[in-house]
Order: sequence, then structure tokens, then C-alpha cells
Amino acid sequence: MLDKKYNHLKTEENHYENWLKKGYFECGKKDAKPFSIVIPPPNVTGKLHLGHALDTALQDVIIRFKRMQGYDTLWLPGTDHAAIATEIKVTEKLKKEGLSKRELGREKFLEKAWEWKEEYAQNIHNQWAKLGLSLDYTKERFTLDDEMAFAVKTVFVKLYEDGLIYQGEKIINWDPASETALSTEEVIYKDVPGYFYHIKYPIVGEDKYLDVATTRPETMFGDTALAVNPKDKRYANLIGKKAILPVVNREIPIIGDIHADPKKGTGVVKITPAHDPNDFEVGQRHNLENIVVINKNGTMNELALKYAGLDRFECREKLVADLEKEGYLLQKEAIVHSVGHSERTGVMIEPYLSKQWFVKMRPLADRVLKNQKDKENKVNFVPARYEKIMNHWMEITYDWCISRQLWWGHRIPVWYKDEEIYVGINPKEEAGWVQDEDVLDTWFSSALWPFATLGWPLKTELLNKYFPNDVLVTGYDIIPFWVNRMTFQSLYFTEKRPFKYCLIHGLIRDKEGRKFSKSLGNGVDPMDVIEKYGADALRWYLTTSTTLGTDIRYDEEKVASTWNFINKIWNASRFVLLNLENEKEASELQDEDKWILTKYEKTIHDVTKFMEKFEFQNVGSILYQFIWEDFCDSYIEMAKFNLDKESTLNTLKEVLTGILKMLHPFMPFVTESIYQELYGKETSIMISEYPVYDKKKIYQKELENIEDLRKFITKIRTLKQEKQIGKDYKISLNAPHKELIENILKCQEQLVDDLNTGEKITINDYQAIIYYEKKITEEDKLKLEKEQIELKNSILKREKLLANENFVAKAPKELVEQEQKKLASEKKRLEEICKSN
RNA sequence: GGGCGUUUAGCUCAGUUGGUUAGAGCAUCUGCCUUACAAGCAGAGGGUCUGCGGUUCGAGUCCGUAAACGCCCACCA
Repeated sequence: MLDKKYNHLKTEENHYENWLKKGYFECGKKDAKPFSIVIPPPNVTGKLHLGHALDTALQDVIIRFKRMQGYDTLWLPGTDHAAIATEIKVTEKLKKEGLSKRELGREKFLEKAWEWKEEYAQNIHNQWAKLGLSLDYTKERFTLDDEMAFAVKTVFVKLYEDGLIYQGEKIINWDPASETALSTEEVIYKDVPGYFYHIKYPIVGEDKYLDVATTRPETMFGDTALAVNPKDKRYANLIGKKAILPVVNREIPIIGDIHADPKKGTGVVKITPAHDPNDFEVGQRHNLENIVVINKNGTMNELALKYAGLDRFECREKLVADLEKEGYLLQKEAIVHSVGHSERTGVMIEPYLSKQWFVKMRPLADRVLKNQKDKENKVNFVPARYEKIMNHWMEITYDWCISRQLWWGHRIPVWYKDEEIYVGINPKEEAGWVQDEDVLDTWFSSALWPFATLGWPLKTELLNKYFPNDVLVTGYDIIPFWVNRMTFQSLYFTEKRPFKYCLIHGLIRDKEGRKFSKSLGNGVDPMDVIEKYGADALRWYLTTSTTLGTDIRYDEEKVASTWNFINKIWNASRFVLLNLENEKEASELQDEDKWILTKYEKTIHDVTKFMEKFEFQNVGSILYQFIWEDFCDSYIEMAKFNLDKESTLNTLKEVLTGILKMLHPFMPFVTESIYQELYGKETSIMISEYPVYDKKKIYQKELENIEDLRKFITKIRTLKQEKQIGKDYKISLNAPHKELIENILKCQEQLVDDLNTGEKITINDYQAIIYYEKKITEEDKLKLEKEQIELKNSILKREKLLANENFVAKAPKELVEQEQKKLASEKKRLEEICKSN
């Protein structure tokens, strides 16, 4: 028997191990349609947060639902090596131990990184278990495992051979803190206060100068020209002349280029090809020299003369002071401008000329755009609007910088020997070949996740069966990094979309709508929530409280209220279990049994429909209402008078079982506990069959009849409450189910002679007269007057509506009939009120 | 500059293809320890759906427009 009180800790204790032991999570059910999801692999850098809890709970809801529907389900787990994020964390950890990455060397560092990975992957496993996720661990993968390495190399080599990967010297986004190149997606633009420094560049051979505005004076050591717009009359005559670069005293040409916008700044722009992407383009057009003046760590190099060795910002400060001293600083104008920062380290990005590997995006992106026009084979986003995000990215995309100057990651499969280059899956046998030092962007491997985890490039059975995946679930912030890249890689290498549906959820914010962040200290650890309220409560709250695609404001009160809901289910189950042991007599279904069975059937229908459309919020509200209001508050209360009848006990058990099954994808633990009380410890709800809607089980007449009874009861109770009628009142009934009504109201019918003293209550076939000592207060009078006015207005409105020929002609017949009925009852009520006054 | 989202009860959110009196949780008020549950039960009050205009017999829902808040992308000498 269930304990007297719901205890989430105890309830969630042993099931997970049991499910694992029985192999319920494993795919491979024979003669069943496959259904697959791959987990977005969490980074092995830390603890799972509420966002992970939401993301994985959604997937578990779907996979458990499909499993119960009979599908051969695969939910494939795994973790991401997260190249840059992990490398930073490991480096920090080493630092605390007094070790430096460089001193340790590549191999030793990687050993440490693998140790880190093992530890954090273990943490993640523990957290997944706490959350109750039905992951098939026999298929678990890691983005840096050997099979993945093979897939990554295969992809790299093929793209290289197809001309879609190339090495190039370009301006890339450089992170001076972690000393690596980044992709544009890893750069976050933030508005920061700064200055426009107006600097005087004297013109050679003339007594004039040009006023050049820049936000980054420290890059002037790398200036190789000044540009003006050829159409700009102010400066056109200067094109071809030379200017003197202050401090450095180097002569640089004044060139004409459309890049210079006469409306911006002073119309003159300094050209620093090695430190600005636009300037680089200008430099290419005019054959300018590219002069790198900043070191990889963000300090100035020897070309910065006396500023060499200073940090770029320190240099800026000193340089500006010197320029001012020497009269070169014309103006210092305060502005707010948008500056790129590293997603991981937070430092300002340095646009930096360097040799990197790139993926040529245009052809790959075009293929996605084309595929999205194919209704049969496109990736279907839920909500659909997120497709635009992907398509837009594909339209404007530019080449993807994939090389990273890190150690933790897939090493680029390229070898060099003198001037020769070799790109291949395996290293060259002969001596003298040196492998590229760099590793690949972590997303280069995660982009292959949906198919590489299933064995690709080998033609495996898994791949054949579970690819394309049915669903992918992730947050909208990951679309550019991951969803887009999986899509183009999948189309290119498998000729198929990676997944049929892409469910996009929002971010979890705090109660005030702010992002969770370390600096605000507003973080919530899902494990703490589970400890306090249970995984079942957390999962239900996260998956049913909002619609997909919109952000969630985390509200602990709502988790607490979910706990109450589960407690309610627990107690209702106790009630059913306690009474199933009763001595019973055979009986036909009662009307109230038929009523709840009909409601139950309709609930199955609607819940299934919304589960299939991934509208879990709707599933949540339907189940909540059905369970609490219909089953607990109404049916169980009515059933209390039939606890010796077989039909009622069977109905209680049947409906409770269905409720547990429909709840199970959301609350796996508590439903399993109760189910095993009902059917034995050796059974499991997670492999039971999901309820199937059967329209033959709809009893429409009884449904309406009992609905009337419920309204009738409520009306009488309202009257009792409003008129403060105590226990001693007399009632005469002209209604079906007299006995049930008396039981529910705890009253007994008493006939009274003077029928006029009573208050009449009518709902269709249900009529009652309540006799009580009337004390009409001022309040009552006001209330009646108010009702009278409202009735009159409503009658007028309805009469007008029904007099409208258009309405009568065009509106559905039932609606017109309803309006007529309502009008009649309103008129009747008005009459009653007038009479009583 | 381009795009998207949000705006519904005191708070947090639902609201299907336009169709009864716009829903829920929490909060509030009233009455109840009724033998599953006081973390509960029985009732009640509270919103004209951001503003304006339009389509329609009928608009929270569709169209146009304005505003506030938020997000994404691009640009930024």
C-alpha cells in the first residue's frame, strides 16, 4: 500500500536502476516502427543547468510517449568535448595547481583533459539519472571518440577534395585570451562606451593635414594608407599624394576607394589591412602591405616601437597621451559603439590577419535553401517561425573558420613537408611529414552528430534504421551554431535531412525575466529543485508551463504547486487502492461511471492529439483539469456511494490506470510507483501500452445528464453559501438521481406545504426548491437590481442579434438555437426576479 | 538599417480552423478538520484581451497602423 503521504525522495529512489537493469531504455524492439532522437550533447565543462533539464525533459516526454505507443525508440546519449570551453577550464584548473599549459606540453595536457572529461561525464550521467531520462546508454557517444574522429576526418578530406575546404590568409576573429581563432558565431557584439580619436595626418609636401577619426588608434602602426572617396570633392585632389603616419613617421599613400564614406566621420579613413576586415579588402584592391602590429596575446609587437610589449589597451592610452602632447590629437569624441567580444572568454575580439582553414559555405548553404522548399524532405521547425532564422543564416552566410589554435579537439588531418601538403585520413608512412598543429572547431564535429553517432560513414544497421532522426530538441540560441550546420553537413554527406522535426524551446530566465548568470548569482541548480520537490514536479513544470519557442520565467512557486498536484494524484491513488480490496457485488455501469468513462475517453483523444503535435502545454492543462476536477473532485466523490459495486471499482481502476499512463512521460517516477502498487512490482508502466481512443465508449446521454447534475449541485451550494443557509434547510426535489443528490448534499428531501416560500433552482431536468428563512438584506437587494439590469441588457443584445437576418442566415444552426434558448431562459429569470420584488 | 517575438485577472501564463458567459496556477474573500488529500474541500470576487482603424452576422483570434518591452541578424573610421 502507498504511504500516507507522498514523499518524492522515496518515490524516486530505485526505479531508474531497475529500468536500466531490465534494459527498458534500449532500442531494438522487433517489428516496430523506429523513432529516434539524439541528445544535444552537453559540454563536459560543468553541471547541467535548468536549460538542460528543460531540453532533456522534453525529449524524454516524447520518447517515453512513443515507446508506450509501441515504437522502437532510440534516444541516443552523448557528451561534447567542447574544444575551447573545456580547454579554458582545464587550463584554469592547472593554473590553480601551479601548472601552466605550455610547460606541460601537448600530450600531458591532453591526458589532464581526458581526466577532466571522465569526471564531468560521470557527473552528467548522475544528473541524467536523477532527471529520469530514458537514454539508451548502450549507444552512448562522445564527440571526440575514435569513431567520431574517423567521421570528422572523412568529412574534412572529402570537403577538401571537393574544394569546399581551403586554407587561406584572411582576417579572422581572434580571441587574445585563449589565443585562438573563432568563427563569427562565437563573437558577441556589445555596445560599449569609447572614443572617436581624431588624429592629424600631415600631407607630404604641403602645409596641410588630414583629420582622421578612429576608435582604435593603437592599430596605426599597421596603417598602410589613408582612403578617401573618389567622389568626395573635399579630398579628390589628394588622391595619389602621400601622408605622414604620425609617431612612426612613415609615408603612406592617400588612395581613392569606395570604402571611404563621405558621410561617416571626417570622410577620411585610415587603412590597416592586417587588423580590420574592411581595410583588408581595401588593401587587396590596392596591393597594400599587411602589417601585423599586435601579438597573439593582445600585446603590441616590435613594430609598435616604444609601445612594444604593452597590452593593446594600455598602448592606446599611452599613445593617445603622446599624440596629444605632440599636437597630433585634434579631438576626442565620446561615443558608444558595438564591439565584438569572445563568447567564451569575454575579452574584446581582435580582427587579425592569419592563416586558417575555412569551409566554403555558399554551395552548402544553397543546398539547404533548396531542400527547405521540398515539403517532403525539409526540416520542419516547431514553432515554424524558426525556419526563417535558419534560412536567413543560409542566405547571408560566409566562409566558416574551422581551425582553432587549441590542443583539445580533433586535430586537423593535414600534413606538411617542405612546400608539400597532404590531406588524408591516415598519416603518411614516410618520414618528414609534420601534422598541422591546430584542431577543429568543436561544432565541426557536432555538426555530424545525428548520423556519425549511428555509425556513419560506415553503412551500419543503426544508420539505416534510425536516420534521419525523427526529432531534434534544442534552444533557439543554438540554431546558428548547430542546427544549421547539422543540416548542411547532413544534406551534403547523406543526401538526407538530419531530422524530420526540429523542436525549438526558449531559454529559462529568472522570475524577473533576467538571464541566469554567475555575476547576478541568480542561478538555480536543477538538482536542488529535485531534492526539494522531485524530478517529477520539475519535469511537469518545465514541459507544460509554456508553449514551445518562448522563454520561461522560472518560478519556484509553480514547482511547489506541481508538487501539490502530484500529492493529489498520490492520494487519489491511495483512495482507489484502499477500496479495490472491498467486497463487491456485480453491477452494471452507473450513470456516473459512464460519465467519467466518457470524459476519460475524450481526454485520451485530446491528449494524444496534442502529444503528437508537441503541444505539451495543452496536454498539461487537459490532464490537470481532468484529474483534479473531474476525477478527484467529482467522480471519486460520487463513487463514494458505490464502493460496493463492481462496475464502480472497475471504473476507478481503469481511469486511474489511464491517468497514470498519460502522466508517465512527464512524471516517470511517481506513476511507476503507483502502477506497481496496482499491478505488481514486476510490471512497469514504461513498457505498458498508451491508452487508445475508442469512440464506442462515448456515452453522450449520460455525459450530459451528469454534467447537469454537477451544475445543479453547484448552484444549490452557491445559494447555500450566499444566503448563509445552515444545515437545517428543507428541499424538495424533482430530479433524476435523487439519492445521489441527497448523498452529495447531505440532505434529505422534505415536502413542504407552502411552496411559495422557497427558492427554485433549475438545470434542465433537475429541479429543486430550497426552503429557508429569508432575510433580505440591502446587499441582496442591490445584487438583484444589478442582475436585473444585466439581464435586461443581455436580452436586448440577444433580441437584436436574433433579429439580424444575416446572423440567422449565416451562423450555424446550433448557435442560433442556443441563442434562442438562452434568450428564453433569461426572460424567465427576469420574470422571476420581478415577481419576487 | 532588416527581421522576429511579446503585450489577456494583482503576479506568471494558456487561449486550436473567428462562434455560448475569455481560462488555469499562485494571490484575495467566505464557509468547512466531510472516514484519499487542510500541501485539502465547498463557494465567491476579479480581466473587455496595449491604443486606433478595417474585414465580418460575429474579432482576444484575420488585415492595416501606432506604441511599449524584448530578442536575432547586419553595420559601426
